[in-house]
Amino acid sequence: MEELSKRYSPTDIEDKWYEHWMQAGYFHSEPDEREPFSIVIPPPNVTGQLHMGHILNNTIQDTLIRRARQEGKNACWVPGTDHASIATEAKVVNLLREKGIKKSDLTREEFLKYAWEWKEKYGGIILHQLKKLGASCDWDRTAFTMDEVRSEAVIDVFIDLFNKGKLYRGKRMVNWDPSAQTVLSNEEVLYEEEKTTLYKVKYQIEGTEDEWITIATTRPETILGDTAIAVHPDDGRYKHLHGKRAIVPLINRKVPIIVDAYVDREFGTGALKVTPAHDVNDYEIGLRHNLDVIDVLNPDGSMSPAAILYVGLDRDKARLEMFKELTVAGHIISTEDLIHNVGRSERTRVVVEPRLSLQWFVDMKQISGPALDAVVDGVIDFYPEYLKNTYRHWMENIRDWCISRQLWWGHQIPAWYLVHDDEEFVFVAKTEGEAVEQARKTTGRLDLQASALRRDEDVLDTWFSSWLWPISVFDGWKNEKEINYYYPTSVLVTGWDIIFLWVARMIMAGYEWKGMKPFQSVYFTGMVRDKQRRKMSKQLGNSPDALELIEQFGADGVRYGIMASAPAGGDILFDDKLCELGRNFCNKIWNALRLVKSWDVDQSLVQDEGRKLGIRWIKSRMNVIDAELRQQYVQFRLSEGVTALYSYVWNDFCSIFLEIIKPTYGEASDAESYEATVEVFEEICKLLHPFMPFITEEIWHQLRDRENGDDCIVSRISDKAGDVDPEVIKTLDHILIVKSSVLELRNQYQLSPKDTMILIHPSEADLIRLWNEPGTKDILLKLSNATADEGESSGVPFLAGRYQYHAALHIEIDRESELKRMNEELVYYRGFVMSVDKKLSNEKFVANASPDVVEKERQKKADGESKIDQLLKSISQLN
RNA sequence: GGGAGUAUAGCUCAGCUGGUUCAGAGCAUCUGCCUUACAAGCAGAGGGUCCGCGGUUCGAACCCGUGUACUCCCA
Repeated sequence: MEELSKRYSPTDIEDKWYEHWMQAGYFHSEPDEREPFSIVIPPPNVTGQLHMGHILNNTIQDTLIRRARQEGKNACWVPGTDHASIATEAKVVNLLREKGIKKSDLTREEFLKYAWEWKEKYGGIILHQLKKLGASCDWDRTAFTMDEVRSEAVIDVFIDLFNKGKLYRGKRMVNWDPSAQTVLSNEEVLYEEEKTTLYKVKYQIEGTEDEWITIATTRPETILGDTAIAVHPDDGRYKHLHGKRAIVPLINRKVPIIVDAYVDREFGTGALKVTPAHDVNDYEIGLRHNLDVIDVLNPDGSMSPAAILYVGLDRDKARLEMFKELTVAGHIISTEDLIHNVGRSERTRVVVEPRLSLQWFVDMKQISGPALDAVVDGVIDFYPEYLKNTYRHWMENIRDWCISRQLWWGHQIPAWYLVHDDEEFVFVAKTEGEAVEQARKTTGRLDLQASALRRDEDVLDTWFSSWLWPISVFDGWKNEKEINYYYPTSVLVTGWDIIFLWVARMIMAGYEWKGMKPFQSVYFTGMVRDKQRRKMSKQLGNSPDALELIEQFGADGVRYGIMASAPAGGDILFDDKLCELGRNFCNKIWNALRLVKSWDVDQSLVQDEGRKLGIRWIKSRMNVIDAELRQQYVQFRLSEGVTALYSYVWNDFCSIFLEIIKPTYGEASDAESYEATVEVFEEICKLLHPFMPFITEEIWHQLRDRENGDDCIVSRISDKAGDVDPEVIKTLDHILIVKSSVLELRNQYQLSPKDTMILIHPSEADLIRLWNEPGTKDILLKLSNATADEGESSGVPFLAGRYQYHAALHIEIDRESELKRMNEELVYYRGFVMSVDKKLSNEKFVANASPDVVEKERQKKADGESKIDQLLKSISQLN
């Protein structure tokens, strides 16, 4: 037999088995007659690197997939990445800048060539990292939102929505990211309270010498785009100014003072400067009052020629300049600090600029209905359930989805424009040829050429590809066999932070194109945070390097660490310590293996009763855990599940069972006990495998010589948990209590565990019966390192459960402290019995409570009374 | 402004159907052990106003009301 090292070292083992699984093709799935169990990965960005969030989310998915595989289902976990328009384009632009190339110097085609090169080189990194974690994805199915199949789906879907009138092009206020120079959807804007300055600025009233109106603003630079001042109709302070005009400082533009109920009289001065081009609410006011729209900003956030002043200067600098000049001109009344919500781009973190522009929108109200019902009616299950409310609220107040992005990396919008007879026509088509056809038909100009058409420059929002993911990864518009088999998928595992960005939209897409939910359940994970509850982020540098962690603690250790502390929806306060637990657990299992493997087997030995009983017990306990675990999986309570296994392995199996079964030093094991031990160990491997795949596979093979294909990953879990013998469990429960009491006694008298103790044969009838049950005494004596002796009830009496035992010690006992302890116990149990008595003598309790509850109370009383008797006896013996 | 959630040991959290598997786990702390698989280990111990108040109930950590504190989402 080869020597096993004293410590479990994961590195070689992990690579070896991953390789083995891949070669055996265990991860690959094809439709067949088995029940499918499918998961689509929430596609990480091609720009991504494995972080703690991925580890959490993919460990959960892998656990579910591996479990399903062992249950005999056809498990299929589809991996892939998304193209992440904004993030990737930014990366490529930066890379080019380093090479001295400006994006603006390149054609679209040239730029895309660079982008694809970048994607080929770096885009797969995160998927390789997932392998280190043990992810059993069907890599043959790896998909990408911009590959051929997925791209075609995106374009088809756009055309379909357009033809159904569920998609439109319109001029709207959108969220503009001046850094990425693109539109963002509402969901890509993060609002946070920030400290800014509120400036109070006075505008002179037209035609007066010294009459002014003072407004409050946080953005003085937009004063240059003001086209009105608004006041509340009922605000007495300004009634005399209704209908007059104010003069915009520095540029002397005359703007009307208008009356609008939108104005908040409490905020600032109660007078609002109206800049329709740069604020959503101002824009609405502008529409109501027919105001001019003066856009004073360029797309990059610098001042535009329309601003007249500071043209070309960045908006932040312009603000300071504006303040300076206004001060000099005497227009500043005051400045004060203000905490208010500022929207920033999720990707670039710059302040988002509201901007009026022509964009493509999805008319969400037309497609949200079935998706809302599905979740509200429980057709799709959410874990945790309370997120249903969040979902419902968002869906009921849904707003149209702006899907144009002013970028090149992505799916170019399949729309062509033609100006004909001063009218703009829009043609949505799959190819330029088709667009030309449409144009010819519409205009009647049969000679019309493609060059007359202008294709929309923009690409589609990345989520416009992602929302199709559960359909598109199975080529769901073309490959009926695949989609019919795998769809709807079984479960989606993702963070609650993208419930709107992704989950809700996938559900909508599912109903829109497949008439069916995309998944049965959604398991929302929490966010991984650091010990101080801060979100993990690159900027803070508080995120550990995922690969280093795996290196340090082993993939199984990391998986255990993250899983053991990850209830659905709950945040995880990540700490290396968690992984250390996992690593230690691996080590524990490893050493259990070393112990078992160190035993010689002697066929001639007869199994003793203690071991027989121990085996019956550990198998019953196994079945208890097995049943529990099944329940946990159904409810996605994976952290409870893995914790239960941990406790079973560590306490029941290692601390108790192995101690029972272990041959006396220098002796061999009987064959039956050895076989049973291996069987239980195998069962542990099976149940633990989904959580900790590598070590379980290794042990699986260490336990026996296996035929080809007999691997833990494909071991079958029985359809239901085995039977439990409650009597055996009760017996061992008692033995363990006695054992604990003995050890406590040892501790109290500072006896070394090596010193053998003598337990006096009990004289009480119940106890004698228990002692005479086959095996009981063997186990008790072995676990307590004690021998038994006939004799009087002499020595130190101690209580174990409701029974009194005596131990003979070879040393003087401390009579005083024993008596004190016993008297304390006596007081406690008398109080206990009294309280139970009170309950039992309450007629209403006896009448209303269920019979078994009453019976339990009676039992409690009997136990208590018996303890009191025992204590009294012991006390008198000591006296 | 609208909505959701949380409050249990020093820390992180379980506690599912109201009742002895109800006050629990892990970590941390303290004590004693290099006991022959494991010091990444073993054996013990201490530690609680179950956020406050009120109610329902024979019975409340659990249900209801209310107050407080914190977190998050939406606008």
